[in-house]
Amino acid sequence: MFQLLLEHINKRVKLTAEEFDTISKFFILKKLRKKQFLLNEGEVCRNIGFVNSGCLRQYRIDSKGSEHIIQFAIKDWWVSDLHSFLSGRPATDNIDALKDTEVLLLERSAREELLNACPKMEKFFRILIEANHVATNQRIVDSLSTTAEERYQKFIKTYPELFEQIPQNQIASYLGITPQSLSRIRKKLVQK
Amino acid sequence: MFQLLLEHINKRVKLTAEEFDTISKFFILKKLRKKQFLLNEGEVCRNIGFVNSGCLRQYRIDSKGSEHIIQFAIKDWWVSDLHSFLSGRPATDNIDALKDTEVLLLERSAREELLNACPKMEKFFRILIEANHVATNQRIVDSLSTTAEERYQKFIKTYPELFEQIPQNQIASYLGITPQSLSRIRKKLVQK
DNA sequence: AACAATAATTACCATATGTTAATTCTATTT
DNA sequence: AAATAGAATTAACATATGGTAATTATTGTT
Repeated sequence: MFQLLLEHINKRVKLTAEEFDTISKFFILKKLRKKQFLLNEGEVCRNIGFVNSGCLRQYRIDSKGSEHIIQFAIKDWWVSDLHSFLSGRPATDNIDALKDTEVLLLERSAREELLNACPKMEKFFRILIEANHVATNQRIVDSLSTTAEERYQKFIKTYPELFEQIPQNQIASYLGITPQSLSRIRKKLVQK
Repeated sequence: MFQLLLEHINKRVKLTAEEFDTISKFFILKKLRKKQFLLNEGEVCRNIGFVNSGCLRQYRIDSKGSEHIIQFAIKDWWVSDLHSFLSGRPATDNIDALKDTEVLLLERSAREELLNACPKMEKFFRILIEANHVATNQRIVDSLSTTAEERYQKFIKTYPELFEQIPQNQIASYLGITPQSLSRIRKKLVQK
């Protein structure tokens, strides 16, 4: 149950046998059915989640009422409204399951304890936030500088596992275009 | 010379008189002429800078060779290729001055020392990175969900001081459109 | 003041994406 | 298996933005 998580961490910061034992104690398994919510906007986000299986999406409703997917999360990824989690302020994002999903949750207080019990994890979380920061900046540049077709192709290349698992209309939302536009783009790509 | 910086920090984490004295010791003043570079892509970014006066821009060259402005920085703002600074990897971004500018630089090692001398600054930097993270996420959603006209109006509203100081073609680059498109948008807005 | 460089504007046409609406395909529930 | 809901596709038209090129305005330099 904790194997994937422990390997995931161990890839980034080398763990001792002891630490392996310790870490898993702080996580709680949660099973979500398809369409079930892990977080609703307005609530405070009380945990960060490591995805064991299934798939989640994190999205935000804009002022015109349409959804925009900030991020997907499948096996071996983390998910959270980081801002809300760190600041304790109400979340701006929603998180729900695109299919039946298992997440390992780390609550705010558990995270504090974990950091005390295993200071190495400080480094791990820094790496995590850093990676997020880099990816986000790149995504801004992409969204400003490339066509939807290019973004789609890059998406497939960068996240082949997501492409396999996620409905096209959700991918369209992530890319910032309508499902119709994406369909048109797909058609064009097949013809090439 | 350090007044703006100290007030800036004090607004976020309350400082003692001692700390006021300590902090400024770790910063180095650098004056930049218009068009001078603070960072070139490929170099490692060795510092983060607090802008005392003037204006900088941080930008990246995409695969087609065109510039995209990631961020502006005027008085009371910070500037750095954070990823490069924290990881020690080569910078992807360039930073140069849009006008004569004064920055207070904090080097990697100086920052470590500062954090030892004044642990409160840990919190300050966390706040800084957090704010950056939130703004970046919002910018993604905006770039995916709004028209250039809306982004322009939001820009003016959110950053009136930037709008005053920065040439339209630079703002266009920040918004992800051509100067011609922005000009068209401006014309339309005047007519309304 | 004259000149050169840079920035802003305008116009024309091409293209990407949105909007609306209908149709087909696929998955889910009963 | 039938019924229903959800997803993907297609088409016709509207609109926003890009590309190219020329013109005017502004700023900086000698």
